[in-house]
Amino acid sequence: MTLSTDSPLALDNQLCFALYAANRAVVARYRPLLAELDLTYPQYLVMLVLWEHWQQGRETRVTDLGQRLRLDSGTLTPLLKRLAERGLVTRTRQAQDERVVLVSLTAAGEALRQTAEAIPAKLLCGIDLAPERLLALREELRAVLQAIDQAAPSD
Amino acid sequence: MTLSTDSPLALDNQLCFALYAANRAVVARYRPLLAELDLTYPQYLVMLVLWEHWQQGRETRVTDLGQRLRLDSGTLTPLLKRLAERGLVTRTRQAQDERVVLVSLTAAGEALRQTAEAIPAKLLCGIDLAPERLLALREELRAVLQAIDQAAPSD
DNA sequence: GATAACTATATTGTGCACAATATAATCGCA
DNA sequence: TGCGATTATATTGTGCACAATATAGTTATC
Repeated sequence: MTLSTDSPLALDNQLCFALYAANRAVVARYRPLLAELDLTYPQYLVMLVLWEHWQQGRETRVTDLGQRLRLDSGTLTPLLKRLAERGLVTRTRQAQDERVVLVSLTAAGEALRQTAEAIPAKLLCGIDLAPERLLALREELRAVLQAIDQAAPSD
Repeated sequence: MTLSTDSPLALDNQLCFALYAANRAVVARYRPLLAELDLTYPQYLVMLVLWEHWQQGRETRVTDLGQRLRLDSGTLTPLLKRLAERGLVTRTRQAQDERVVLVSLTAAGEALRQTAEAIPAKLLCGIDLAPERLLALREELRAVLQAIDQAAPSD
């Protein structure tokens, strides 16, 4: 099996479409699990970062979220507002620098972590694949991401 | 390196977020290339399927597109209407079965294929990674997709 | 201490994804 | 033939992603 088949466009389809399709398939597997928490997948990712920071005793700036998740304010601002409406987070301007918005977990947001703990295991149960394959996939994904970042770090 | 770290949520983050982030990074690499064709990434995927069918001398049903790309009509209908507005495709009801919409390429849509041929090579140029790594990634992605389909074929 | 450059977030608009529902056409079968 | 079930597509509504732009706040330079 080589990288070039009869058509460059057919190849392209297989390689990059595989990434696109696999991502959507995994997100689709998460959906019913996250529905129990009333979270969307991007909201879940944001909560993961917040929980991580929270354990280290600190709130999170919107910029930190953006860098970690590679999302911009156009995505994060409305998402965070929805989380705030639901009472999972609070958004406050930093006193020293009013440009900075600090996102903190409410008690409800912190408590949701306990429920979320069960999700990764449930997800892996639904994917009948050896852990080695999943590790291999993760490593390849990291390599691609790194290669792209090196080619265009400022993207 | 194992699948379980200090926190199940941190693990989860690493594995599935890698898929999410890598996909968006690759799509971002496509964006400037596709901008030259005035296509979005999903539109490009649709065109790939249409070009493939067209070479085999046949038009494409919306259902075929949906099955191949794993997208539903809520995504495809407006996307195809935009492609039709741009004069790249035509949408016609099948005479024998008026429920079916057949998507055909116009001359312009067919001609765009020539320009698109250059894209896969340009994209790989921008990713400094050995072809073996890309092949490995593709295989892992296929394995995951297959594993998910087996667990829930009717998703 | 005015002001130009910069930074952080917000807003607006477009285009996916997808759930839920609607509509219309076709098929199965008594 | 009639009519319930099925199939194919369309519509509506919500929530990302992201480009482009705006705005407010901060820093640097003079």
